[in-house]
Amino acid sequence: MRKSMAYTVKKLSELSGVTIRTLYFYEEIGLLKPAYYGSNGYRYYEEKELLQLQQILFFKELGFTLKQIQKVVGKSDFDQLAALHSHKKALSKEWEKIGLLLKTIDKTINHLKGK
Amino acid sequence: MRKSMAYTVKKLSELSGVTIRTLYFYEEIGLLKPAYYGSNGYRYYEEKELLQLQQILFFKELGFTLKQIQKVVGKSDFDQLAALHSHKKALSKEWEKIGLLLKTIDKTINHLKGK
DNA sequence: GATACAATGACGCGGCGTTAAGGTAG
DNA sequence: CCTACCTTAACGCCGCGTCATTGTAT
Repeated sequence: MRKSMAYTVKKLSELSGVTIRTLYFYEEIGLLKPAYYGSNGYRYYEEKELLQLQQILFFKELGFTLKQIQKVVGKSDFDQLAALHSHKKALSKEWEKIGLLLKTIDKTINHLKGK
Repeated sequence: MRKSMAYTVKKLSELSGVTIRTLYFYEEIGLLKPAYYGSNGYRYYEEKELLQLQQILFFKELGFTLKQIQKVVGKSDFDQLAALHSHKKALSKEWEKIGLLLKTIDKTINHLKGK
């Protein structure tokens, strides 16, 4: 028994908005582990884990991969800033690429129309 | 034996720029089949297949998935135009999404810097 | 005894890359 | 005999969704 409130997988999934399967998966890849396991094998999470999960989800919204997230969660502001800058660079490239694709598609459309 | 020049997997991969594995894979999903098989089981492709492969690669450069490509290769200009329009729409959304992400990242960067 | 929750296991998707183990051509 | 080529088979990546089966009740 612990002193503070502990969350089961279902509880944590509801609080965070992710599915239970996602929690299992994050644990599998070592991204988010339960605070402890019950004697029956049940997983229990506490506030700390909830906060960490929210951090994870924030980076995910920014387009980070889980592997990249592994490297930044819980790190210093300095490290996170560096990661943000490099991620921004990659996203910018992707953004420009798609812009070019859109142009090419327009050309193709006009070409086909002209036939 | 056929009368016209036939290409082996290696030849076709060199002419098209894709790997042999890709040719196998495209065949597996029914996207590009050899013109015929030799008695030894070897695959042979002809001009027709080369042209079709080039069509496939063109749509791929535009960001189409292989499943989408299946539905448009060899189809009428009308059908291809429709596909291009819908694909353009999807790409535009993605483009805008990334634009938003970039803005959010900038905000986050400034937030972290201000600490 | 029923209900709602918990666990593990494994296949599936997309588009191939990458060994591996073995036939065939010349 | 050597070498370059051909074949099929199957696992790996990413981020889980989706069963299926079985155990537990903080």
